[in-house]
Amino acid sequence: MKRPLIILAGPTAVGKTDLSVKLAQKIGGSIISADSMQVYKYMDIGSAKIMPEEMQGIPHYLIDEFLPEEEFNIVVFQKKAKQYMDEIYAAGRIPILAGGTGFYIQSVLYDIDFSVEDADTTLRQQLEALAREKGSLFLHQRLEQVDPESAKAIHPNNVKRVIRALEYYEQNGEPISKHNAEEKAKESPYNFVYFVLNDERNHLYERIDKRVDIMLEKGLLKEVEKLKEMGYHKGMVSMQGLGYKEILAYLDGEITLEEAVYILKRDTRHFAKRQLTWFRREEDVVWVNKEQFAYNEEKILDSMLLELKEKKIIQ
RNA sequence: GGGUAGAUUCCCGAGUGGCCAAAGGGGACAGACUGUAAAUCUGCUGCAUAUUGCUUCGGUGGUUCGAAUCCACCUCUGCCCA
Repeated sequence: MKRPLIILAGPTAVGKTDLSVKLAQKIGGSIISADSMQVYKYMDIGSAKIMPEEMQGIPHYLIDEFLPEEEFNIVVFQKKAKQYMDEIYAAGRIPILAGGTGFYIQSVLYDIDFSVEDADTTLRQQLEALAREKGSLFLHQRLEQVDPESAKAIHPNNVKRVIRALEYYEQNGEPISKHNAEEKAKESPYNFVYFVLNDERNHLYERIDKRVDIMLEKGLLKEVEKLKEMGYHKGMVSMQGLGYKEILAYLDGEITLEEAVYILKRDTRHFAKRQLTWFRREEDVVWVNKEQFAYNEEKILDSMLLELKEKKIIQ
């Protein structure tokens, strides 16, 4: 008997947080955040983090658990998420994986195997240096020799992925394309429903623009200033988050505030589009289009509950 | 009122007789993604009955085998002088 898992995903600013709490209340769920930025402490406004008073007593995991200088990535996420899921099952509750990071969700949903390697990054750094010196094409050609299949699939300009493929080959002695194919064939070990909350594109974009303005009003500038004072800089993964890298660029005098806001809004829209592309490709997704429910939250929840009953996740 | 610079495809902007449906950038749209994923990367963008045809470069008319590019007039905009 597969264990139940509810996923609530969707593009940024669509309204996942609010809905996830309401859903959790109705079904006795606990929420695990599938978000690569809300895990970090001190990054509240820019990551649109849920605040304790908004949680309504629903247990939340993977929020505020790491420091901005700590390494958080999909492997850490997956490990933690699985651990928390066990706790949630043990407590007789249903886990709700809520967030916008599709890759993270996939890692749990299909229990993708990342465990083979250690976390040694010296090779990666060497490859990065090599890319700088000899160019991206050079690395791609090297990949072509050890893993032609990956070389065909990865564009030479996509240095990060070329490096990862090379790194994987070096560390495991087999092409990553082989590994990927195996993982792709996996079936989910969970009895799941994968909701993707969505809205009309223009409406979503308006919400994004508005949300950025609200972040600014709430003191995003001050938040980033404080992070800067604490010694956090653009070289850190956490500071590459939307809202942080742009404001940091402004504080560092690289661009004007006006430019920073423009770029932030635009890039957030771009991000939302990329998220949507991801979810479209994902199989077994239940799309929840807000406009089809006339933006009525009760109706949205009812239709979700119906879906959960059909899947026998709730009674 | 006089002079002067300009008006280019959704936007900015290059193009000054044929190789121009028109560089480049932005935006929009689409896609990839299996240890940085709020990251990284790719494609596409006048219309169509689509290896060809049609309509575009402020407007009208003209020169020419041929015009976004040259000429005339007109309209609008910026700047300077009154």
